[in-house]
Amino acid sequence: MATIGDVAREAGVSRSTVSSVLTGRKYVTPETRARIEAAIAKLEYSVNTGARALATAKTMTFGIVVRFHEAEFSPALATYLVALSDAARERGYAVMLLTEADGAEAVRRAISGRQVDGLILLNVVEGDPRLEPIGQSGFPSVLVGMPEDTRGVDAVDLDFGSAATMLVDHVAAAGHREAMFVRWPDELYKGGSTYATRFERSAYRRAAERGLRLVPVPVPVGPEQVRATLRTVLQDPAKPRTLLIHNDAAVAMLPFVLGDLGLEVPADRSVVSLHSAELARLYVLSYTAVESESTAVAQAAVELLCRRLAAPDSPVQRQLVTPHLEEKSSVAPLA
Amino acid sequence: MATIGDVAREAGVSRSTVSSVLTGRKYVTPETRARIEAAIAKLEYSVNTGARALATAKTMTFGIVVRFHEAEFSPALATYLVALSDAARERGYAVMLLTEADGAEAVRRAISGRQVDGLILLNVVEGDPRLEPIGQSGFPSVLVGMPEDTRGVDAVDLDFGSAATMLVDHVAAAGHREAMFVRWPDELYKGGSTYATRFERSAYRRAAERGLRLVPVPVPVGPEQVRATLRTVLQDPAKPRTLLIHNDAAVAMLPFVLGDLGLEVPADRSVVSLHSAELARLYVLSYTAVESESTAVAQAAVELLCRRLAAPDSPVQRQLVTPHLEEKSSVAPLA
DNA sequence: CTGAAAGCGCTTACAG
DNA sequence: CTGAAAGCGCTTACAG
Repeated sequence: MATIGDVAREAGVSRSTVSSVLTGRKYVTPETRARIEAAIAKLEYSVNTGARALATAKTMTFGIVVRFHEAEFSPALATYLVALSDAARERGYAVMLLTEADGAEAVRRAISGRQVDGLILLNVVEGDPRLEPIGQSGFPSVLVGMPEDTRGVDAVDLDFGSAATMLVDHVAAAGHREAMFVRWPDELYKGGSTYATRFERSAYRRAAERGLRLVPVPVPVGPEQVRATLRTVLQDPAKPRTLLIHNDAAVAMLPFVLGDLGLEVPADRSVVSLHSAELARLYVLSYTAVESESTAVAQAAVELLCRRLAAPDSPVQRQLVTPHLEEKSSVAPLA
Repeated sequence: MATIGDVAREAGVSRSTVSSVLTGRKYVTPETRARIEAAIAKLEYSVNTGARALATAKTMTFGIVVRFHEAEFSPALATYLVALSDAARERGYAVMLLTEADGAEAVRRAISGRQVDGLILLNVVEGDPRLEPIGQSGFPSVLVGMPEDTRGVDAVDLDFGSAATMLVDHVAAAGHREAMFVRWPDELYKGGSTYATRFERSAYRRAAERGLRLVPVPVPVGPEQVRATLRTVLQDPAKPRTLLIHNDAAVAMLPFVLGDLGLEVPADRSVVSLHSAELARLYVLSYTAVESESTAVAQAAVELLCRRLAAPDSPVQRQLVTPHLEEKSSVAPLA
């Protein structure tokens, strides 16, 4: 492979001059620039990224820290990764995948190995152990997910609060006065302010404002449990016939259970939900839903990280991406 | 951050000696080694990966080339990525994500930028444009997916042939004499020998051997089309009541259509399928199936690539990972 | 067994 | 506007 020296020789200039046209940080006369560019083309030269990184102390690489095998139930993960990589490349950054089971360790190694200029932590939860080494080191990072205390690190997430508001509004506007709130298992709400809590709080607040009665239905983990729970509540005549769902597993299972029971949407039951676009595509779901905007979130994350790199001392950002409602007429108009 | 020079000074030795203990390629007396290790611990020194890469001309990084936004219907992609990253790390390699829309361009840039020692191409199909720049350069690579002509590049894939055989055997052993072969759209079989063709060929061959009549049902692309096609064939009394499925979209949709028609498995219809474990988990599918073994495939890919790096001139490998059948009693015994 | 020196391929002040 | 020199943090023959 040709080096900058080969190009310099070929063009009859010094290596510094070649470097000047490579980086574009210095004026070079059009003639010598042309000669250099011809040499580059002729030799098929391409800069050695590693050498440049060593000289500039910038790797132009971001690390994406994936949580311990979360792929288990996360059809959106691949979308996030691709979206992050695309957004990074657009800004001149490559992307490294860090999947170590011990997330905190992955972060520490990434920082000390100096392989990346910044870190993107995916799916951050309250009390996430990966925050520890980042907070300590002050390493440029961005969180995808919004814990109460971001430890002085920029963070971006879907605005779960307004997602809840939108769904409640949609149901209320159709004239419904009560709905089941099909939600995550109780444990998820214990760990402080997670996205689940934010969704829940807004849902109840808005429901109160709109005169909608919310009947909570916590759904346990596991396919059979999900199925059984849904079966039970859907057959209970005392339960509302409208479902407001914030639980991917429940949404995915719902069509099966409805099928089992011979129930139709929206004739027999009305359904609105918050779930990822990937889930909808995979399951061919046709419920009115708030999409989780993974691409927008990914782009915002990269943007925040670039901004942080450019201005290390700028104030910490907490950015919420506003979702939008996708209508699928799964709510019967009652008004 | 401490450098090797700091460590050397702290330990009272030369940088070469520190390097010797770092690389482990030279004997160092236990005493000086201990001193050096103490210095490393004290200074929290960690080798600068980039500098080492420049000196050794080895980046210890693999690039994973993802095809143009295949995430669209690929719940398995994330699993592959995580499995590849894990397998690579186990062997001392980091992993870079290359998602450029133009796959061939991504390959070219990765090679010329010297950011990676080897490339892993995901989801390779017949006539894949990414093969071109690899074949030309002879850059160490491995394909996940098995085109007829791998252009002299190592490749690994699920053994679709034996997958088909296993499914046919399973159905035939239960006494079935005919089955619908629910497959991909015809176009997919045109492009030469893809995984679909390999599956198909083996299915027919084995079916002939076992006296099973196979009725092909090509399923067009798109949720509505899939649904309509399944509806039609499931209602056609002339069609076999046994389904051998090799089409993720059809498998995913099947429970819905069966529900619509009030059909039960295995009472009314028998079903076997080839689909990814992720799909099964997402959809809570309960059909006897051959799993796509993404983790085993990922591990084999990394292994092949490492072997290639170690022995550049070793013979080209084509490795097929044998799948295994997961029983879910979705086939009614007729014998 | 340890160290001085050269080199990996770049960039960046600093002269001219 | 261009070039010579030093330096980024490592490793690796080569002496001793």
